Amino acid sequence: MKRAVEKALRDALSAIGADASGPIEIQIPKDETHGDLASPIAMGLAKELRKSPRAIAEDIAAHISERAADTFTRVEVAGPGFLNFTFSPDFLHKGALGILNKGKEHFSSDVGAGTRVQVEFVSANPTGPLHLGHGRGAALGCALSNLLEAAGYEVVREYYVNDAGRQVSLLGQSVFARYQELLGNSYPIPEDGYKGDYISDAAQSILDKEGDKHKGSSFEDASSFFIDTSLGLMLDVIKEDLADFGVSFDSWQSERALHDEGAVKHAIDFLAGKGLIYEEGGARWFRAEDFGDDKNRVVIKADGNHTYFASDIAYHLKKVESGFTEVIDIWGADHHGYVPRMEAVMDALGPGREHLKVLLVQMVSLLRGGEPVQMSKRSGNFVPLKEVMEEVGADTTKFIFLTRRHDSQLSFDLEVAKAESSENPVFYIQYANARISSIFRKASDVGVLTNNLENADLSPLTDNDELRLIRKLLSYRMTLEGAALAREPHRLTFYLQELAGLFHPFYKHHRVLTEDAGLTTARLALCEAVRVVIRHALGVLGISAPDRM
RNA sequence: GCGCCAGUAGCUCAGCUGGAUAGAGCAACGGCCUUCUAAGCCGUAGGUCAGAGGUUCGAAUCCUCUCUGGCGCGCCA
Repeated sequence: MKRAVEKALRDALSAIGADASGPIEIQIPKDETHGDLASPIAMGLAKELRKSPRAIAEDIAAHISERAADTFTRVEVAGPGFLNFTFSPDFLHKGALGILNKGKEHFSSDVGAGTRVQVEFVSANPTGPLHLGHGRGAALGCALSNLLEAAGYEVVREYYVNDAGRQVSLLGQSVFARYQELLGNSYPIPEDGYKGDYISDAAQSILDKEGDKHKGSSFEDASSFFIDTSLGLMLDVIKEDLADFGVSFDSWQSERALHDEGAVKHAIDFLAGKGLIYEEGGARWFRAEDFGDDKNRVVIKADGNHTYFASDIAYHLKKVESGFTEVIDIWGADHHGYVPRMEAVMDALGPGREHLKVLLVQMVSLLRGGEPVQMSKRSGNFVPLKEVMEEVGADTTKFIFLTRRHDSQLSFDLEVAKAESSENPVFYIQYANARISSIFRKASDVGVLTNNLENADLSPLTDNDELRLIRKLLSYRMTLEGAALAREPHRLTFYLQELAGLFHPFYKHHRVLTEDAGLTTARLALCEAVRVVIRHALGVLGISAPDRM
C-alpha cells in the first residue's frame, strides 16, 4: 500500500524536477476524510522549488491522477499542502488477495536485509526465580526479536548467565546453610545471602539426591559442588519460568566460560594493545573518559580479581567478533548508569557505539487495588513472575507489558488486570480470531467451500465496513516495518486493537455466510485475510491465538 | 550535588524522527441477543497535553528553566 504511493510520488517528483531519491514521508491520516494515505512532501519542498506548497502539491496530484487512475480513485490537495490518496476498491481487493496468496511471505519485509542482530535480554542472575521486572524484559525481548526476524533481520536471542563471581558463591553458601539446617546442623546464612523458599527447595533437592554426604563439611570443602549444583537448579527454575511465559532463547552465554576460554584476558590485552589500559593504585583501569564516560573504570582490582565490567567488555568483544552488525541489550532501568561505559567500550573496541543499542526497561511496580503489594516473605524480596502469571495469565501479562513503551514506568495492578480480563484488549483481539474460526467451522458444517479463497472474486466487497477492514490489513506491513525500524513492538498491539476494532463491527453488521454464494466467498476470503494478519501479529508478540474462547 | 527516564481524560496508557479538529481501553451513563461466539455492537459524556518562556508557517512532539515522581552515580555484582 505504502509502496504504491511511494512509487507514484517518486515518479511525480522527478517529473516536476524535484529530487526523487530522498526518503519520502507517508503517513496514515487520523481522519478518514483525508484519504487512505497522506504525504506532507510538498510542504518540505516549498523552499527548494520556490513555490507555494499547495502549488507543488497540485502539480504532483495532477501528474499522479493522469497516470495511476486504476490505483487511486482520488488524489487531492488539502490543508496547507497535504497530498491525500484514496485507493480504488479494485486495488484494495487485489491487495487482500495478495495476503491470502503469499501468506507470511507477504509480510516478511526486506528492511532488515539480512543484517545480523543479537538481542540479549532477561539475563537475570541465576540466583532465584524470575521476578515481574524480568518478565517485562522477557516480553519485550521476545517480541522485538520476532519483530526483527519478521522484518528480514537475522536474529540471535541470547541470555547472558552471570555464573561467576560473588553472587553465585553466595547462592551456593545459602543453599549449603539450608542443607545443613535440614540435617539439624546450624550453619549461619551469609549476611546478604538468599533467603527465599526456593533456596530451601534447592537444599531439599540436594538432600534427596545426595543424602547426608555433606553433613558436617565446611563450606570451603563443599563449595564448588554446592555452587555448581545450586546454579544448575536455579537455571532450571528460570528456564521453567521462561517456558511458562512462552519465551525462548537461541543461545546461553556463560560468564564463567568467557573466563575459561580466555576471553576476558583477550579483551583486556586487546584494549591494552591500544593503550587504553593503565595502572593506578595497584589496579588496572580502562580509559573510559577518552570515550565520553564520566570517569575511568577499573577492570582488574588491586586484589587481582576482575570486575564485572571486565567480563562485560569481553562479552561485548565476543559479540562484535561474532559478526553481529547490531547488538541490542535489554536492561533494567536501574542499570542506566552503565550505558555510557558500555558505549565507551564499543568505541574502544572498534565498531563504535552506533552498533550497540541499549533498551532500558523501566521499573514495574505491582499494585493490588491501588495499594503496593507486600513483598512475599516466601519468595524473598521481589514479586515472582510466576505468581503474576498464575493470577492473570501469561497472555494478559505479556499484553500489558507490550502495550507500553519500554521506557515508561509501569504500574501493574493485579485487580485492574483481572477485573479487565473480561473486557481486556487482549481478549478483544483473540476473540476476533476465535470468531473467524467459528465462522469457518460453521461454513464447513453447512457445506460451504472454503478452499481456493486466494482466487476469490472480491468485487462484491463494496461496503465501507469491508473496505475499511481491507485498508487496515494492507497497512499491516507498513506498521510492521515501522515498528521494526523503531525497535518498538508495542506498535503492533495498538495496530491489533484497531484491526479487531474494525472486524467486530463488520461481524455484527454483515453476515458472512449468506444465500449469495459470490458474496459469501468474498467475505470468507476477507475473514481469512484478517485471521492471517491477526495470527501473524500475535505470533510476533508471542501471544496465543486460540480458535475457541 | 550531578545524571537518566517519565508527567497527556476519573484510572491505565498510545500519540514524541514537528503537520490537519489530541486518541484507545477501562470506569460512568443510555440502548441492542429467534440467524456465523454479547469476551460483542450502537450511542453519550469526559482535556489548561505538569507550569512558564523560546524556536517555527505550524509544538503534546524540539530548546531553556521550574515543579512533581521513579531510578542511578563503588577497586559491588
